[in-house]
Amino acid sequence: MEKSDSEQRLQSRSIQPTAVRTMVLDYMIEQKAAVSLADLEDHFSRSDRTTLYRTLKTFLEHGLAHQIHDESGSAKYALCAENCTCSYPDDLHVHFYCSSCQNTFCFTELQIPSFNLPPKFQPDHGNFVITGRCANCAA
Amino acid sequence: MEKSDSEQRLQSRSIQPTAVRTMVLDYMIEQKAAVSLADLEDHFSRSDRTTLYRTLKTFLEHGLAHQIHDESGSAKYALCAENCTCSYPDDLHVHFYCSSCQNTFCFTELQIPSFNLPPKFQPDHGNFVITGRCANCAA
DNA sequence: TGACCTTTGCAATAGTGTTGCACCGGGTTG
DNA sequence: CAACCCGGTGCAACACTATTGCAAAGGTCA
Ligand SMILES: [Mn+2]
Ligand SMILES: [Mn+2]
Ligand SMILES: [Zn+2]
Ligand SMILES: [Zn+2]
Repeated sequence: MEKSDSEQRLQSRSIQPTAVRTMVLDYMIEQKAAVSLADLEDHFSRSDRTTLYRTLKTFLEHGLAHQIHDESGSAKYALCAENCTCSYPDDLHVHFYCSSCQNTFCFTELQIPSFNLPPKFQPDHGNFVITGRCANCAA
Repeated sequence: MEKSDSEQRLQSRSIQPTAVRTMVLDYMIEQKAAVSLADLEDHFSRSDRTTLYRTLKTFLEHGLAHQIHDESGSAKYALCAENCTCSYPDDLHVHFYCSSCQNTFCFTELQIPSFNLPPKFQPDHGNFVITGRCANCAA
């Protein structure tokens, strides 16, 4: 049997491609906006909340996805690019949170610049979110 | 009786200077790091949780403080500059969250640049946090 | 088959954010 | 003065998110 693209993508990050993980990855690939745990709960009602939670955690730990903290109160998750390590200042981009439709988007083209931090501050990664109205919700 | 600096600061933002509000503002002025609601609860144990919550909310609504969403899971609050409106791209700066001591700092000198957003996206404000180790916690 | 490890499901809990309502004190008005 | 109004505060309850412990299920391999 052939391995699906998503199975290979999981294995490339050293994640065992279980049924749940493959389904969640497939789902995230389809989405235009970052997903929340609640989104996964809604969409995979047959799977347990905890399993989905730990699936996302696994994705984070293996660098398959990154976490976004917007104003919605719940963390969002989006897939990383192939060789992404989510480290500052490379591999980090701006996000956009629409306060109207509550969607959060990755603007992967918009790399964040390298800021001139005070001495001795050691950056590791970052979270950059612009809030406003998305193209769909714009008045 | 003379009005204290903090009372004037409250009134300049059209906030009625009550005892709790003045105390909280004084406390925030002293802090080097942004404060959380839990911080206020710890420090003002005689005041009710809800009152402190609503105090912060009032500060936000009147532009006296801004809210920062870092990886700690709880929102942080820091005072705004005199004429700050917290609007993108002006009046927005970078923050630093130390994953070791859990403190979040305002780097008011580090203004964020104006990003070239896709068409029709209407920015309003933003949340910019770099995570790492602060000067105190650096190895 | 049986030991072993990983994944999943279920239950419970912690933590944060939020709201409704009642009370209180100060100021206003009749 | 009394009736009233109103913003601020306290208390309780609740919603939602995040997290953990433990046991059952499933897969791998000697
Ligand atoms: Mn992203
Ligand atoms: Mn700040
Ligand atoms: Zn929108
Ligand atoms: Zn630190």
